Parts: sequence; C-alpha cells; structure tokens
Amino acid sequence: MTDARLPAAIAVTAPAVAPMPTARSKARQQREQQLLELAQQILRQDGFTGLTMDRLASLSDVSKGTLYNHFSSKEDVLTALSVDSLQRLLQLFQHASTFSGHSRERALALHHAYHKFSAAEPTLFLCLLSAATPGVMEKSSPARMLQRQQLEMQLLQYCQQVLSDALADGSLQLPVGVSLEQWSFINWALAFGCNALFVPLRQLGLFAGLAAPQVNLHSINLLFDGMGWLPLSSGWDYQQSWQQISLKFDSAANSESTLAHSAQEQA
Amino acid sequence: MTDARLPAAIAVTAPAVAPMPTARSKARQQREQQLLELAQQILRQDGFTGLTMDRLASLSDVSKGTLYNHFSSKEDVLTALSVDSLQRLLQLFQHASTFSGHSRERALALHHAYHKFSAAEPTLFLCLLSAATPGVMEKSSPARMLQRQQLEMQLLQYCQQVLSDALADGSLQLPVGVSLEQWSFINWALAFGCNALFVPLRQLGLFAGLAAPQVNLHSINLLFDGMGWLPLSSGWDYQQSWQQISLKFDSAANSESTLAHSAQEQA
DNA sequence: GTGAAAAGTTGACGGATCGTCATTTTAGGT
DNA sequence: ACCTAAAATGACGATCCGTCAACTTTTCAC
Repeated sequence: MTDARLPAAIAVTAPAVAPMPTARSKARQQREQQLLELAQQILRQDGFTGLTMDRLASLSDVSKGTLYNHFSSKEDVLTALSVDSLQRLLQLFQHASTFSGHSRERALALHHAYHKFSAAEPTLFLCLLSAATPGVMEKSSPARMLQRQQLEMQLLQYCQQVLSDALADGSLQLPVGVSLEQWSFINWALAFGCNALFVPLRQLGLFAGLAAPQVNLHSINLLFDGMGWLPLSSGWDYQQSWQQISLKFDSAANSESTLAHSAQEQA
Repeated sequence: MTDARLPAAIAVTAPAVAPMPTARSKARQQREQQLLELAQQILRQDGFTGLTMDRLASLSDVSKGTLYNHFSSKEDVLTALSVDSLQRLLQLFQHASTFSGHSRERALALHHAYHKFSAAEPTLFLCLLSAATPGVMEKSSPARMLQRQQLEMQLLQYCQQVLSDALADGSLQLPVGVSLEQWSFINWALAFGCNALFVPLRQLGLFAGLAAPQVNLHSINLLFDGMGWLPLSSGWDYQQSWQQISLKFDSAANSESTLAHSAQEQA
C-alpha cells in the first residue's frame, strides 16, 4: 500500500517486491486472457462438461504444458474465469457508484449492475456460482483464491461505501445491535440469491411467469424499505430510477463491449 | 395420477404402471439410502475431491457395477444427495408449518427450518449448492432431476401457503402488479443467498464478525417489514419467536435424529 | 556477434477415474 | 430339484488429468 511512497531508488534495487510490468509478463497476461476467452467460448458452446484441458489446449495456440503453466488445474480455470467476472463487476460497480442521485438510488445502481451482468453474461455468472462450490475451491490454486478474496472484498467496499453515505446523509439509520457489515452481507446475499436461482429454477420449469428485472427491482425495494432507507418506495418512483440507471448504464456497457470486441478482433 | 382410482384387477394385470412396493424394490431403496449415507460420510471426511465411484464402491458392500445400477454417474450421486436433502427439508417444513402463532411467525419458522438445516448439515447443504451447478446438472439422470424439480415445487407450496394464509387473515396485502409467486421466490432467494454465502465467505475470511443466526433473523425481519407483514418487527419480539421456534423445533429434530440413528443401527 | 545460461514450450507418458459389459451368481417360481 | 429372469461382479477400454524430460527461444554477459 505504502510502496508507492517509497523512493524510486528502492523500487529499482528491489523490483521483485513491486515488479514492474515487463513486456514478457504483459504478453503472458494477454495470452492468459485469450485462453480464458476461449474457455468461455467452449463453455457457451458445449457446456461445462465440454470444457477439457486437452480440448482447451488443442483449440488454442499453446500446448497442454503451457496451459498448465498458467492454470494449476481445470478447476483453476473456472476460478480464473470467476476472478475475471469479479474484475468486470468491479468496473461496473465503479461506474454505477457515479450515478447522480440520492444514496438509495446509488445502491440501486449497484444492484442493477450486478443484475445486468448476470443477465448479459450467464456463462460467467455460472462460473461465479461454480467457483463457490467445494469441488472447485478444493482444486484451485491458492494464489487464484487469494485474488478472488481480495476482489470480493473490494466489491464489498462499494456496498459499504454506499451504506456509509446513506448513514452520513441521514437517509438511513443503523438500529442498535446492527452492524454495517450485516447490512452489506444481506444485500449481497439477496442479490446473489435472486440472480443465482433464477436461471436454474427457470430451467426446472419453476417460476415460469416471472420476469427477472421486475423481480430484482421488487426484491431490492422490499429490502431497502425494510431497512427504512429514505425515500421509501411509496414516496419515490424507483421503476423510473431503474430505467434511468439502465439508460446510463447499458450504453456504457455497450461502448465497453464494443471496445472489447474490436480489441478481440485485432488479436 | 388417476391410477389410484383404477380397479384393482387392472392394477394387478399391469403392475408396471403403478408398481406396488415389492420386497425387492424396498430393499433396493434401503440400500440406495445406505450408499448415500456412505457417500455423505466420504464427503465429510475427505471433501468433494475424495468422493470417487471406485472408492464409494469399495467402501460399500456392493461392486461398481451395482453402484452404477443405482446412479447413472458420479454427479448423479450428488443430485441424489440433494434430493435427499430436499426430502428432509420437506419434513422440516411440515413440522415448522404447525407452529402455533400468527402467519408471520409461521413464515419465520420456515426460514428457521431452512437455516437450521444448513447449519446442522453443512455437507448436505453444499450438495444442494453443487447440484445447482451446470457441471452437475448436465451429468445427472433425468429421473433424478425430475425428482428434484418436484420436491422443490412441494417446498414452494409451503412458502406460498403461508403467504396465502397471511393474505387471508389480513396481516399481509398484495400490492398491485405483484404476484404471490414473486414474493415466495424472493423469500427463497434471500434464504438461499444468506445460507449459501455464509460458509464460503467465512472461509475466505470475509464477514468474520458475523453470527449466522442473528444475520438470518435480521434479514428475514427486513424483508418481512418491507413487505408490510404485520406485526412489524417494531411491534413484536421476533427474537423471542425465533427462540421459541428453536425450542420446539430443535427438540423435534433431536428426537428425529435419534429415531434415524436407531433405525440406522438396526440396518 | 557469440555462446552459454535462463526461461519458456512441447507432446508423449503414467496414473487415476470413469462408465460398460460379458460372465457369473442369486432369487423366485414350478 | 430345475429353470429362468433379474441382479451383481470386476476386468476392461476410454477419457481425462497433470507431469516431465527433451527441445526451442530469449536474455545477457563478454
């Protein structure tokens, strides 16, 4: 954290501590990204059963040995994909937190980002779900797990920041015996539950008549109203807020995906 | 469905349609239960990585061929375990719905049952999580998936029943544009999210200071308050309700587990 | 520029696990 | 006691995982 404040001389004499991005590591990271892109494509096309290390290697331009130089196991690939998802989510959260509105609207924007990501990238979201599974966690590399943990913490920072803001501006009050952590956890849990359950339950034929965005918005309204987060849904049109967020947010996502697309085509 | 109404003669001449529980099928089902018990034990002891079909076969008193006569794949074993969990949850829900109190307390009892199960049987709960994963769903037998679907529908029936009761007795009102399905889904999602996220996030070192039951109760209170479910948490001591439910419920669970234990030892 | 050391790449290989199937064993009926 | 159908067995082929010794490329000192 404080490394940035150290004299340059130290940084030069001890580059191993804060390694500067060499051209080599840059290329390595880029290729890792390509491999993950390919893995994702395989998942989309042939499902999770179709993802095989041999297949991933043969469809890519590297051999199996090199593949294992990037990922410690097949499960590590899944965790890497989930790390990728978390990084993208983090960006989306950064954008969302800039939404100009009161604190509850900003919180809504965070939920919106989470929801839109789960809807736009169902495969990645399933990776996120799978990566929380014991069978995957047991076989992932510690380094990757650490990355995951740090990213989740950063995401939570955004949640807690909005809650802090709300406490500061008086639109929200913390009851005695309740911690800010608790509320951010509950927010996280509700968002995860709604989005993670929707697709599988629909596949099973349950809740056929439900529309994802409506349910999502509604669930958030219930929770925020329960928290007493002003203005309550009875005194504000959050449907409209949601649409406004969509407008600002979806266009940003589009321009981003366009950028990603062109970058992908160049490669 | 209407087979039960057919004359006995037909049932005798076509027993395959509505198979009576023969001694053979009885024994088969009993052994399947033993196998699942063993699988669970392996999972507890050696994690999900340690569960192998060869190992399960060798540790049991049947061969691999017979094992595959029960389960179509390794993943099918996990789904079978999740089906088992759902059946036990169904029983717990049945008990919970008999709690004598107002409708919101009964709903709380359902959440309590769900939470207690996740806490008392973390391994089975992780099976429930894993079984919602694409890699497992893709490889499970259709028959088992159907069982799972039907059980989840039955569980949802209990949720919706309590909600219906609340609407009937006036303690809850459905806003325009909101369906009973939506509310039951949101309840399900919150409970799933809270319980499914708690263990993995704790393992990652997040939310170290949170106590599971408190958070659970608190999240339910927020949601129910948001729904306007009377009496609100400001006008009723749901902490005490939770404890009362625990008292009645945990003792029931204990006597049950005792029964199960003795039954297990007889077998 | 050159050569050697370091870093990176490769695909063949051993091992583990999966799922099947021909053969053997068991159970139920006459 | 014998026959037949269902069930159990474990050896087997196939698949996939992860490793490693040999080989290629890059780096760097001289």
